[in-house]
Formats: sequence, structure tokens, C-alpha cells
Amino acid sequence: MNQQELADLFERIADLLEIKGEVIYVTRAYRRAAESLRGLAEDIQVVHLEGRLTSIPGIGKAISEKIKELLTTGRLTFLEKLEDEVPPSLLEVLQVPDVGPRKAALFWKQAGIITREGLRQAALAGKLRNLPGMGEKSEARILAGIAALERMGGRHSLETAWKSAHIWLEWLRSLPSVQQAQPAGSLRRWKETIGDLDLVVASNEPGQVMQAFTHHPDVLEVKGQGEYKASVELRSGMRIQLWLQPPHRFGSLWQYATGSKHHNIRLREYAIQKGCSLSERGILLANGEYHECETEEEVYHHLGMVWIPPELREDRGEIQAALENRLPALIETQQRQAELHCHTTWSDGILSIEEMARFARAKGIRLLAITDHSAGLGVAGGLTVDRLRDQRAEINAVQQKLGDTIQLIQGAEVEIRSDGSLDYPNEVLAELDIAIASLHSSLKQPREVVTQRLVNAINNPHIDLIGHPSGRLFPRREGADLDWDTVLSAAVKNGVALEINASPYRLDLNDIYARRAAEMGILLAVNTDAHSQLDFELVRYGISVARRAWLTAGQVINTWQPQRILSWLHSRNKNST
DNA sequence: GCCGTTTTCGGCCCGACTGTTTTCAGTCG
Repeated sequence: MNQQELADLFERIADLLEIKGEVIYVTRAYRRAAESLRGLAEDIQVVHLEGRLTSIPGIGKAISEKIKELLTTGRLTFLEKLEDEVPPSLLEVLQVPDVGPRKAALFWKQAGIITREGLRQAALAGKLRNLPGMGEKSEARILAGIAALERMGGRHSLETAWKSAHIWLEWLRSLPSVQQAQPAGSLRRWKETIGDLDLVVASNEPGQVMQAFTHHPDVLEVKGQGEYKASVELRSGMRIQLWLQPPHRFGSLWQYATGSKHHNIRLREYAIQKGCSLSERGILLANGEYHECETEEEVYHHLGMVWIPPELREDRGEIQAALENRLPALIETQQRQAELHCHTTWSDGILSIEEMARFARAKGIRLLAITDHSAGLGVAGGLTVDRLRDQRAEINAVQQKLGDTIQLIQGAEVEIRSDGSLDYPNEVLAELDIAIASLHSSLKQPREVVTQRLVNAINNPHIDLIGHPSGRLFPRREGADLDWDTVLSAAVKNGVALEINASPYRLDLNDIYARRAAEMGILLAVNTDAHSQLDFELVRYGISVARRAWLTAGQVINTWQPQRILSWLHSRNKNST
């Protein structure tokens, strides 16, 4: 059992306890522990074996005992008893919008409802309206909520969300009563996937903005609307939440709406320690005065810390670091100088080597590695050894044609076969300027097997970089169940770099392991894995993972001068021969 | 249930919005 699964179980316990009626602080403690486990980059087994469980924030005596029981027996008596008391199927009722723990308990205890379908039937039969605190409107909301749940496509990719957000922000900015419109929420923090779009607006005529927003032709339904915020569902199924404040309070609003929730809670707890109270309206000082903030910087500065980049606002130590003025100088997109992973018509790309090189150059890329697939990946039309050698001639020819405006090197994305061997023999790998090894198949192998495959590749002296290490694909394919401690240790030992694949459907390594890797001294590479010219634009998504991982430019190879990258690759090759 | 340069006990983020209420509870972010 890994920490993600443990986190899911503790969330489950929190939900069930809440329905049962446990005091809020107990359930909050379980949620805090779950969140902490999700952000843990270390292997929980190792933490357990070294007796360090209670050093994890939010995990004390009681929860650490439960973790021990789960890790040693695979079961948890406490949860089993709880599930006897509270029907677990109530968790699907809890997912219905506007149904929280109190309502779920009400439906269960007073109407015998324990499933979502049961809830739907009861609502259709008009049996909910007579329950205490319920009425016809609440009953209708529940039916609408169940319907929404069924048509909602779940979370959106970062790319989908940003494309939509840009259109809406442009539209909002075109309104005469809007002074400022900005992205907020998980979008602005560049989380891997996005639920709702959160947008914030500064305006002195909030009523006009609200009116225009809720009457936009793309709006299917207005879910809620007040003076300061509105929530709508679009015809596309996406939801948008809009927050409004006058310009002199915009900083407080933007800070609040950006989150994360855990970051805000931590920040507000800190504010209390300092004798003030923080909210989306401003800072309530000890003397009773309200300090309103026009900018986010004012909010953080007032609390005695530097402004925190949104990507870091996940309650992973950023507030302490900001107080001590030791936040990293995060990598920026425009610092990218090299692209080390792309495909051409030689395998499954859609452009020739020359076309890719020209487009890369236009994007400011000064070094481009052509890394087509090896033969083993049948679907991608991978290169045999003979074709690989032919390709070198074409790369040289294009290099000659383009002169010193861009440096081209030859690499390959070498398949790690299901038996752990590599797709090219060592003497062929040795001829390459850069060798990337990637997993594409047999990702469902048991942890020890799939981990060993990756470690074999890392141990090969000719491999420089591991491509999209876990192999995950949003939204469908889970990554391999890797033993990350083993993988990262092998990478450190061999000086092999790990890729942060920038495709919004991969984002692999993720932020948590990228941060851990960098802390261990492993080099990272942010690559787009481009198959066409448009894919070069995806770099921003990869950079967002790097920023969420607290990375500086120096830790990411792609920001290095071409000459430095070549020296690094050269030194690796020399060491191995 | 967790946690502590104001506490090992007594706290635990804060406000907007909705519906059923007539002053508030529940949900959400």
C-alpha cells in the first residue's frame, strides 16, 4: 500500500465520520493527514520502518498507529467497524452537489436513503421536501445536482482549461465596467487537472459585470449568484466561478481565490498568531481597523513575508520559506534554450527533421535533439538500427543547411522492453549524442518488476535521460507502480537525468517526485516530446510542473547553454567507454 | 485528532450564498 492509497482511506474515514456526526476537528485531522500523505515524496514504507511516521505534519499518535496497521496487515479494524455503523454507499450520496454530511445523515436516518439512486427516487417521489430543513427548492436542487454529476465529464486537462480561460478573460476585460480580470484557483496554480475555472474581477460596478456574465450565451445554467460571486455551468459542461471585488480590495480577493485551500488555512492561522484576521475582504487588524489590499503583494507583505508564487501555494512549506525569505528563484518559461525530446516523420512525428528544426528555431530553441522511437515500439513506426544510421546523414545535411543558427543532435527514445532490456544494443546506443529510455508498454507489471526495468535502463552507461518516467496518461492510464526510492537512488548514482514531460496529458514526472529528485541532486529535463510544431508551445505546462516542484533554472538541463549541454553529454559518454 | 518562541490543554480560517427560516444551519471554496 502506498501513500496515495493511504490518503484515499483517510479521506474515506473523514467522510464517514462526518456523516456519523463526529466533531469537525477530528474529521479535519484525518483530512489534513490525507493531504499530507499525498504530498509526501518519500516511500511511506521507508518512513514507517525508520520510525518517522509522526514526523509527517498532521500525523500523530492515533493516525500513525492506523498507518502501521494498514502497512503490516493491509487492513484497518477501525475503518471496518466504522463501515458497519455508517453504510459506505452513503459516500456516493455525499458527492451530490449541495449534499454535505448533515444532509446525508438526515436522508439516511430519517428516510432510510443510503444510495444515490435511492436519493434520486425519493426526490422524484417528492419525499425529501418534508424532511426537517428541506423544501421543494432543496429537493429540486438535489435532482439537478444528481443530473449534473452524471453529465459532468470530471476534471479537465490544464490545456483545455487554459484555452477556455483565455477566451473568458479576454471577454471579461472587454467589458467597460471591468478594471481587471485574472485567473485564480487551481488554474493559476497550474495543477495537473482542473475542476472548475475560477476567475476574479476588479470592478466598481459589480452588478453590471454579474448581469453580463450570467447572461452570456454560452451559459447553460446559473448555479448561484450573489453580490460578490456567481457560479455557472456552460453548455460545454465546464463550470466557472466568478468572484468580484472593487479594485481597492482586489489583492485580497485574488489571494483568496487562488488558494489552495490548505495554503489559505495555513496563512490565516499564521495571521491569527500575529493578532490579525485574514479574509477575502482584507486584513482585520488588532485595533479593529480593516486593511484592504489592492495587490497580493500587500497581503503577504503585511504578514511579514515575501510574495509567494501561485505554483508554490500548496502548504508544502512555502509559508515558512517566505517568512525566512528563502523561496527559490523559480525557473521561467523563457529560460528554455534546448529541446531534448522530439519526433519527426522518421517515426510518428508529422514533420520532417528540417521542418522541426526550423520551427524549433523560431521558438527560440538553440539546441534540438531529434529523438525518434526505436523499432520495438511497433505502433510508432520505430527505427531499425539501419534506419537510425541513415537518419544521422539527414540530420547532418539539415545542420549544414541551417548553419549555426541552431544546434542539432541525434538521439533516440529507446523502448524499455517488458523484460527490462533495451531496444538497441549498447554499441548502437554509444553512437547516439543523447539516449532517452522510456516505458510505453507493460505498465501494469508488479512493482518490483516494473521498477527493475526502469533501474536496468538507468544503470545502462549509455542512457542519459529517462523519458516520462511513470508512463501515465490523463485521464485514462495510471502510471506504473514504481518504487520511487529505488528509481531515484539509481538515478543519483548514475547521474542520469529525469524528464518532466510537458504534454498536458503526461506531466510526468509529477511535481512531488520532481521536487524530491532535485533535492537529491538529480538533474531534470523539461521536454515537450513534440510531434508537430504546435507541440513546442506545450513547454509552459512542463515548466509549471518544474515550478510546482520548487525548481530553479540551474536544476533543469534545458536552460543551460548548448555548449554546456554538449559537454555534459560528452562527459557522460567518455565515462562510459 | 493534532499541536505548541504566548499553550501538554484548549484551541482549531473565514465569508458568501441558499433555503428555510423569523435568526440560522448547511454547503462551498
